Amino acid sequence: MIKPDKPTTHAERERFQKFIKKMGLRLTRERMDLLDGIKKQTGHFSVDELVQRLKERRYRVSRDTVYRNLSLLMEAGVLQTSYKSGRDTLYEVKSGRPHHDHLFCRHCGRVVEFVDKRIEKAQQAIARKKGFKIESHSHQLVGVCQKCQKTNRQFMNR
Amino acid sequence: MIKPDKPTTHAERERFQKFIKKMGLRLTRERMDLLDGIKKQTGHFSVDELVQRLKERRYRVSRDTVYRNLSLLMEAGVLQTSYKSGRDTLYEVKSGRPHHDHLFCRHCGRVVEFVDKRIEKAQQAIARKKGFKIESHSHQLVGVCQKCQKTNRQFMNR
DNA sequence: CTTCATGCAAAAGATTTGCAAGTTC
DNA sequence: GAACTTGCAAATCTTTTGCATGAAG
Repeated sequence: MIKPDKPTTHAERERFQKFIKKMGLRLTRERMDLLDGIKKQTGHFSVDELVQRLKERRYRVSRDTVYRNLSLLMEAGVLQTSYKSGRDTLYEVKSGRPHHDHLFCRHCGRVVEFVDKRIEKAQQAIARKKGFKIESHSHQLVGVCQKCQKTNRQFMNR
Repeated sequence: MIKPDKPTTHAERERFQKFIKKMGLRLTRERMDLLDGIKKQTGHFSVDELVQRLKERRYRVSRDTVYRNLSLLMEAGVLQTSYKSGRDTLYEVKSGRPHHDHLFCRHCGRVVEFVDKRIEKAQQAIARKKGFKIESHSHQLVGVCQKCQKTNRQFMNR
């Protein structure tokens, strides 16, 4: 289920560097490490998980630097918010693959991805009507999955 | 712009009490105060704001109790998550009024609500297909509003 | 050599938990 | 009376910030 490494291409690097320059920011080893390291990620991850994964792959970037560069990475189109899960926000690599939204089982925590053209289109229409320029979106349906519906459902107050 | 108080009806109280019983939980003054106090709220609010508002209206419920009863209130259909804003989660009274989703300007923080029948329908279809029983959803479009697009847009790293 | 970025440690802010005392059933 | 709730204070966990040092332009 793990996809092979998809290392940063030359073009991607260049685009990121140009973006940094355009923003009047500085080109640092850490920022390039972030780009390279993140590009190799798959699936959803929290900042903490990302730092762990980067550490395993010998990219040396502190958690603080990740936090401080989050919005840069998102503006540059490298990362995007996936969804918010309990305490922390999950991110994912922004790739060419179509947006996917999430069905979340609040019982077992299972996450199912979905894509729906009608929804994507409707979103565009709404943004246009309201004058917004959309940069990202998050769309989650929260409920109970089939398996958990069958299981005896018990309410937990704490 | 402030709507008149919409006090808890007898039927609502009874339904909530039955729900508590069904869950094998206890009927406490605090829980009833929460129901009554929350029913008078309008708009979006964080737990902190809710506690403030309850305090102003002389409902005596501690913040801890609000937190501990959040999921009860949501399962009982009294409250629902509105959207996550920066650090905290915003809630709103679950009423008969149609779901509304949000356009969020990441520049000025402005929130615009929208409702779209096509989206609502598509969601239902997806849930059905995946076997989920949907209890709530959150749908946010993040971008830049018209006003902020005109303003000189500056990227902030910190 | 000036300004920005990093890492560390400490702070901040939201939510959760341990515990003793008070309530509900 | 046993089990559940509450409020308080302390703990947790994520994210942010202050500061001194180091790197980029």
